[in-house]
Amino acid sequence: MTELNAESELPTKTTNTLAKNYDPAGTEARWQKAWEDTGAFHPNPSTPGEPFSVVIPPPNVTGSLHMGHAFNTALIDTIVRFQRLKGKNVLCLPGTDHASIAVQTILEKQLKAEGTNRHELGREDFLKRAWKWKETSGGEIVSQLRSLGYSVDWQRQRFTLDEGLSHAVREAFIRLYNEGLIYRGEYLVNWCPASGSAVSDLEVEMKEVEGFLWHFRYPLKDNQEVNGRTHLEVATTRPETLLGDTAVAVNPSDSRFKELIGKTLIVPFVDREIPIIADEHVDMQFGTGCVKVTPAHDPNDFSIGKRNNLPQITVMNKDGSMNNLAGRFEGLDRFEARKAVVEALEEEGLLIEIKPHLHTVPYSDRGKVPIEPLLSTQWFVRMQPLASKAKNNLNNGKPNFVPERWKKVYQDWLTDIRDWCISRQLWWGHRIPAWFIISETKGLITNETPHLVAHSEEEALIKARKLYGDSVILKQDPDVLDTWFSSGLWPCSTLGWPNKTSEDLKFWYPTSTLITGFDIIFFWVARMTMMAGFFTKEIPFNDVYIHGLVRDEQNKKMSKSAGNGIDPILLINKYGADALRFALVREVAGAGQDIRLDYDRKKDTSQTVESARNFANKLWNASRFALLNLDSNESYIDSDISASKLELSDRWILSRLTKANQEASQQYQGYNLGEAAKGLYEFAWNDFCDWYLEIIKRRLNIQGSQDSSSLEKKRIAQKVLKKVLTELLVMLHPLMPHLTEELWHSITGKPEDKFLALEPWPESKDSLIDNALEEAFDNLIEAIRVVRNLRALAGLKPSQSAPVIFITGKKELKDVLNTARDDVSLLTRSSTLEILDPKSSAANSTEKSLAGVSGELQVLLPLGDLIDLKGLHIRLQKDIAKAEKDIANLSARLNNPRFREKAPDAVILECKLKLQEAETQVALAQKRLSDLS
RNA sequence: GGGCGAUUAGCUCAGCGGUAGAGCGCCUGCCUUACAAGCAGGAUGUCCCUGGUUCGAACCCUGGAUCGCCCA
Repeated sequence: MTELNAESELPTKTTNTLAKNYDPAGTEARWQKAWEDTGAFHPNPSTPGEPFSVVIPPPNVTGSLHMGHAFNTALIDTIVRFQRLKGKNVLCLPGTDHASIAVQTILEKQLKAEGTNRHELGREDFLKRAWKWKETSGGEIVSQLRSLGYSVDWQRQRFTLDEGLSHAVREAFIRLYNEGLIYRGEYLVNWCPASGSAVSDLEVEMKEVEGFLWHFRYPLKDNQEVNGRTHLEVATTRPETLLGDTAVAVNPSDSRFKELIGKTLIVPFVDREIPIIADEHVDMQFGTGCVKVTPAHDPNDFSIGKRNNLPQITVMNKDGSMNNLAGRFEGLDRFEARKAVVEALEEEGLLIEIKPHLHTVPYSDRGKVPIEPLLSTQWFVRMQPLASKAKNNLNNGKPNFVPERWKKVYQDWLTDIRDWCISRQLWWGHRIPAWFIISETKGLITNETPHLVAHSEEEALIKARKLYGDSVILKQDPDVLDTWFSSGLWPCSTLGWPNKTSEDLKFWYPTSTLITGFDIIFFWVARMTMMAGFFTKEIPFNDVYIHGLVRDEQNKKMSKSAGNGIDPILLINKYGADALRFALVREVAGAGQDIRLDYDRKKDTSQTVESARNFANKLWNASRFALLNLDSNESYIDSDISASKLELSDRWILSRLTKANQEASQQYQGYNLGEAAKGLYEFAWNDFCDWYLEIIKRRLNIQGSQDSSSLEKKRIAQKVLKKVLTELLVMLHPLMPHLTEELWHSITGKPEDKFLALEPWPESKDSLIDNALEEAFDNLIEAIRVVRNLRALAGLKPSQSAPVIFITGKKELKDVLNTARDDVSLLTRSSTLEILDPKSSAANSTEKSLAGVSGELQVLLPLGDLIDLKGLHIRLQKDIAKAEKDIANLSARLNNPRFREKAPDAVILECKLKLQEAETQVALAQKRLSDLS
């Protein structure tokens, strides 16, 4: 078969027609697969381009996609795709974290349902089961992320418990330990009775609750009486803790109690003798001025205890029940014990009163139960030295916060930093690489048992034998590390650290930017800068782009527990991933703000997303229009576009396109993603579709006799059309990747294995910008609007044509109307179109006309008897009223001598011009009115 | 107690010294051969209050109100 035959089989117009409406489902899945199958986003350090890298904040492996992820993903992917178009060698690295507590909670629930528990199962089998769970049910979120069109490198996907990352965690622990930055000690920690583990300060949420303040008596020993007192009155919100009290404190300068300091009180029920002590920190105004001190169960009391050498008596077990030191309350849950203690106090006549009391109670973030401060031995990271390094870097602008105000939040937290409790009494996670030499303490792990750290049991054994002899018996610490400990290493561990020869690490570290919500500044941003920063001596990212949270209609943060989440998958199925992405990004114009997504929970619809879907469809149809009007066997190379042959509208759209390009580029670059989206939306819909496409229809729709001049004009329009549309698709690609990829292939006819995603960003030539021309074009648009407005006023049907007369003395206006005469004629549906000078006799005819005025342009529709005189009167009077209001305003300003004296010349000149225009307008309109009567 | 943010059209939000904007919604007319998920036209505001700075304030500064968040 010859080439000629092959060609002759092609239809003359195009082979590539599009459906009437865009259907995202098939399109999106197809490109996601194509991108992934061809490794389009699997970069190589040795390929050209400056490095640009982002590690995604690892979502929790137990999670499913919620709107927060969708939002974060939309922002990250927009940035990353933009940088790729700009020619950077981009790595975007995905992964998940292992979420110790969350996973363990899920599994323990399962075990409970089966009538067993993890201790019966044993550590090894429990972990086997956990891994199995992870392989089958975990990571659902990862596949959901794909449905957003995330341009990450799936081949480099990481999990915090992977061998490589686990090695990094051990290495980090050992180094910090050896530098004296990790220590083990007995302190008061935040104990979560629900998960049976210590948690860090950050995992505690303070909640304001309606509680009570119980007032009761502490009798003096031996029924003593001092200054007429036989007892002290104390107030507490947690009566059950009195069983662990080891003192009552008063302020040393409180005259009420001076004489009592040093005397002895009896703790009811347990009959313990405790002293009355003086401590500066007691607030004389609060409660009774006497404070019961429970060093083992309250952080403030803990410090009072330390200052005054008080014993620490723990009266609770780790499950929140009372222990054997609680006397007759032993075995009761802490809240049952509270009731019982109050009842007992009452029985003994010690209870004085109960007052309702609003106070804050610490809750466990994960466990959703009140935290119990508990004395226990844990591992801690000494944060001060790490934080001060991070602060020094911050002074050198590292990292750079966007928006800048978050810098202070970060800085303040580093300043007030406290040591970080990193051990968790859990099994799922990185086991602490420390071994106890239990042979030194009779086979038990106590606070006195010596320990050492190592990468493995073998290594530990070798070390231990050297120190304690060959008969040592070791036992590894049973606890695991806080999940966030591994997250702190994420930016470097995922790239290969501690292997310093890793090509990825060398090329892409430090990463370019971290994109995350403000709720995670301390968890990730700070811990990453401190930890990754400590080990690599470099702050792990140049920029930190902090975004807001997605809120519901009630302005509440969306969360699973609040039950107010919106499932992004539902919205994707309904409107498409591109629509959801575009909606989310467009809403974030003011960077760092929360976004509120409207949502109809009954119908699962969102107007915001729907309007983004409509935009997608608009682009689809603009492309459909282009395909119907481009010959498929023409390439329309834009270098063929000869400037001299461009029409006014061509030069206008090219000027607008160039500006849209430059603005979008700048906005994307500066993290003003919402602005980029809005700007492109406006350009695409208003400039390109509403005006340019309408205008070129005249040139494209030539039929019948096709002389060479009209064919030439058509070709020019086709070339410009193709250029503008193609470049628009590239610029919108970061926001709507699937749709643009699809349309780009249709328009350019590029093979399936070429991707828009990997194209270069369109070049912009300043020479194409023509401000004077844009202004002239605006006047044209305004003139057309006035005509349309008058036609609507006259009640003319869109299909009905009517004569139009423009009258103006302004030369530029006359010129542009003449130049674009054919276009104006078409867009105003005029049967005849005249452009007259105000002095001409035709312009002063008194024929009944509809008249409108805009600036120095007068528009007449000589419709004779068709005219609705009343409507015309109203219209003209409205014009006059508006212009007169302007005149009043403007002349007031101009008549103010101080204004003329101080305002810049340009402003004054503008005022004068506007005044002149408004006066002309009033004169013209009044003349029309008098003509009518 | 300390700090941050918000308050502009019915709703969601831009604008941050030169006469108030967008999208959605609303009203009127149109199935005009790309698009009714569309086209054309239209209406809509004490820019939270209060002083002050300025020729000029939605925008800058005082003080206050309301809502939301963070840290103690």
